[in-house]
Amino acid sequence: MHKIPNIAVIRLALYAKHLEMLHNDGVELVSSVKLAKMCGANPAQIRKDLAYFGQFGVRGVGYYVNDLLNALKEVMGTNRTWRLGLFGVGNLGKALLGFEQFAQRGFIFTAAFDKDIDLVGTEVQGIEISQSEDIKEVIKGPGCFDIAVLATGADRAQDCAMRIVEAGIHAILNFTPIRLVVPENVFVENVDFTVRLHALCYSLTTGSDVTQRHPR
Amino acid sequence: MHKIPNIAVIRLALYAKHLEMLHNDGVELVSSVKLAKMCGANPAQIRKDLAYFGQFGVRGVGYYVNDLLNALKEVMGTNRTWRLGLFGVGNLGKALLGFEQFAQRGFIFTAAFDKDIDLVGTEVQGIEISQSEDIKEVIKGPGCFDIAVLATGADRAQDCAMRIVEAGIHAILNFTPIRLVVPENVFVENVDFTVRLHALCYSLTTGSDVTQRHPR
DNA sequence: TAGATTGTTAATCGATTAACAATC
DNA sequence: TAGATTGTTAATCGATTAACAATC
Repeated sequence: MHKIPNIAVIRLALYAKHLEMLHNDGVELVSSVKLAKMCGANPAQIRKDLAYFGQFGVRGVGYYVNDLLNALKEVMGTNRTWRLGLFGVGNLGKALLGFEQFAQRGFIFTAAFDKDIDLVGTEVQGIEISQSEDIKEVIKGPGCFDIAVLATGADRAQDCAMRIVEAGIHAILNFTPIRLVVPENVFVENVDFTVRLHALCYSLTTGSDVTQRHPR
Repeated sequence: MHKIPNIAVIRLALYAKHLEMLHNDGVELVSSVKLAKMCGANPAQIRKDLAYFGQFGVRGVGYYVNDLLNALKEVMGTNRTWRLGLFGVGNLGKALLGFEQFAQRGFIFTAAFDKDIDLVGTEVQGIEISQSEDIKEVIKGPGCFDIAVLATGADRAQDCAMRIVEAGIHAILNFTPIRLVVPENVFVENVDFTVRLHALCYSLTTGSDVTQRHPR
């Protein structure tokens, strides 16, 4: 079997997003051509991407929106709720706790950590704030979570990452500018807004569009 | 001349980031091999990417950190300050206003807009909040800006985008989940945290790493 | 059946990497 | 000069798109 390109997996999430929109609009059937138009993609690419994971369509007919959506969710592992643990309840952290899109798409915060002793014990958005030193205790209870969201200051980032890894968490969404050093079996996604801004700067300066139509 | 791949431009920003770190550490000279190691890239790729824009190194010697950094900044258009205008001063908006990495890398907010009449006229992080209806007035004064940062609710996104475009702004960093419809000559970068989370979900579920080592 | 659309192979395209002459 | 490293070409690799048989 051929290797599945990472980028194809990422596109599945895009397809799922648009299928959800179709589903909400009561559309039951969609062709690769129609879906491609919505996603700004190529119909052949959609069919190819899907083919990596199975056969989800009906020849001569198209794809049943609901069936395909459920199939993709299963493939992506998003046919369940994922629990998030926030590290760093500053401006960005608070914004992330209240970020509606997370809840809408099945991501819920179950724990939050901050270094500030005055914050510890208080609640933000219904989540009690703990010290990151207590992570091992917290994940034994209702504060258990699957994915760490790192929004601390740069100085605390690597430290926190180590505690996260030691506690047995294997996935980190990293909003700090630090390139985290973690074991091989820990997945890290780096989010850097400034890189996106640089793309806009280049585009504005040169007039040549280097933005990406689609988020990654 | 060959077309420059978008991805190469994005990588320049990565190189610049690491060159800045080297510069801060007092390092004066770096080879493509050393820089590649820092960036997690391939030395041949670095040399190739640079070659799209000129010759910045010295054969047998390497690259002078400061010279290359300045050259890259000029190429990227980041050898200047860029002014940002915020739309939507909610949780996320406030977090962005206070986001240190922006200021550090030459991006400063000069204007902020919100629909909430109670907020209008007040100051957040030293920036006076206006109504987005008044954008044309605001950009005539000290609130003038180059790039719009869109952090409104989904329902206001397209509306705001149209006002932004009408006011003559040609670049939007879009934090809303809406796929904005804008004229061809307007650049849009979409930021979608949930896509990143989906990559982590897939990686955790399948054990196959589809995260990207480097932010885009 | 005729029309439509998938699944899949083959062709194209583009990006990455290796190799090496140029040259400090 | 000998060693090192760039700039650039050629080779490789992988991803995208086109084409079409399969089939509803």
